Amino acid sequence: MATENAALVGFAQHDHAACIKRALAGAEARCATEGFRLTPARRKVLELLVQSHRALGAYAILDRLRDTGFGSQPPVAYRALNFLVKHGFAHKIERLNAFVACAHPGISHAPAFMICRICNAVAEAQSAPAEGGLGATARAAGFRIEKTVVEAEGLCPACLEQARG
Amino acid sequence: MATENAALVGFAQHDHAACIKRALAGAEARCATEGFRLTPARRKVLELLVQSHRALGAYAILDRLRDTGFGSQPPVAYRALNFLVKHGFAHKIERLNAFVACAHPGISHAPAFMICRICNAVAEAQSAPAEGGLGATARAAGFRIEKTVVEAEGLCPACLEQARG
DNA sequence: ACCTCACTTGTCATGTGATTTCATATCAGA
DNA sequence: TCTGATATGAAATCACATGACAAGTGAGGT
Ligand SMILES: [Zn+2]
Ligand SMILES: [Zn+2]
Ligand SMILES: [Zn+2]
Ligand SMILES: [Zn+2]
Repeated sequence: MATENAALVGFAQHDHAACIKRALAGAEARCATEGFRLTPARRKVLELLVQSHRALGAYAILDRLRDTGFGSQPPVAYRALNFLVKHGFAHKIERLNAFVACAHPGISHAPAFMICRICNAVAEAQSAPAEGGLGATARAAGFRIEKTVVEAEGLCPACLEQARG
Repeated sequence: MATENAALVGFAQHDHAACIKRALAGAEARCATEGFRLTPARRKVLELLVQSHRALGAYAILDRLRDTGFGSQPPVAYRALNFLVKHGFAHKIERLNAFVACAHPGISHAPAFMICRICNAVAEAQSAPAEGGLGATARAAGFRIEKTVVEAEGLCPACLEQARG
C-alpha cells in the first residue's frame, strides 16, 4: 500500500489545507440542507479520504479510525463509506477495491478515474460513455444502462518522470 | 449468485453448442500458433466460462473444477484465469470480482461490458474511451493511459421485461 | 538417452475485502 | 413522553486473492 506523501488533486499541487476545509464545510452544508446526518464517524472518514487524496481501502481507513478512538470493526468503516458513496461525497474505485473523496461533490456527474499503477494516486475526470458508441450498442441490444464505471489505469506525471530516470 | 440458465451472447439466443465448440477450437488454434500451452485445467476453465456465458467468480469455477477431478485449491483456478486473461481469452469484470470468456478472442480490442444487476448476464461491446474526452483530459494532465476499464451496470432485456410485470 | 531449465501443478497457509446478525443507542417527529 | 426510523457496537462469518514451497512435466541442447 502506497503511503500518502504528496498532496495532489488531478496530480497537481494545491493548497491542501484549504482544500480539506472547503470539502468538509461543503459536506456539512449540503447535509444540513438535504437532511442527511453527517455523524462524527462519517465526517472523520470523509476527512481521511480528502486528506489523503488517494484511494484508501476500507481497512486502511479502519486503522486510522481506530487510532482516533472510533470503533474498530469493519462495519464501522463500511457503513460510513456506504453513506458517503450513496450521497456522492465519495466514489468506489472498483479496480482497487478502494475509495476516494469526490472531486466535484454536489454536482451530478458521471465520474471517470485515472489511476496511477505505481503510486495509487487518483484523479477524477468527467465521462459520458453512455452517450458514445456504448450507448448506441446498449440501445441496440435492449440493455438499459443505469450506471457506468470508467477507470483508466496508467502512469501519473510524477511516476512517468521517475520511470524515465 | 445467479444460476446459469439461458444461453446468451449479448443477451441474444444462439446456437450455444456450436458457440462453445468454436471458442475452444479457436483457442486451441491460437495457442498452437503462438506457442502457449492450453493445458487441461486452462482448457476446462475456458470451457466453463464459455459455457456459462456469464461472469463467474473464481470460487464458483473452483467448485466446478473440483467436481471434474481437478485440484480444489484457489490457486488452481486463479492460475488458469490469469493465463486466460493475460492472453485475451477472458476478461475480469472488476465490478463483480468475476470473469467472463472474451467474445472477440484473437482480435486486439478495448472491451466494454454491460452487466445486468439482476441476473449477472454480461455482454461485451467495443469501447474507445481513451479517444474521447477522457483521452484529452489525460493528455492535459500528463497522465499516460495504459488500460481502461469500462463497465456499464443496468438491466438486460430479459430482466427489463420481467420488471415491467 | 540424459541433463537441464523453464514452466506448470498440488497443497497448505495466510492475507485482504465485505457482509450478516443481533443487541443497544440516538434522534426526529407525533 | 412515546414511537419508529436511523445509527453504532461487536462477534462471527463469508468471499476474494496471494505467498510459499515441493513435486511433476515438457522442450531443447549435449
Ligand atoms: Zn486537496
Ligand atoms: Zn504515480
Ligand atoms: Zn455461446
Ligand atoms: Zn438480467
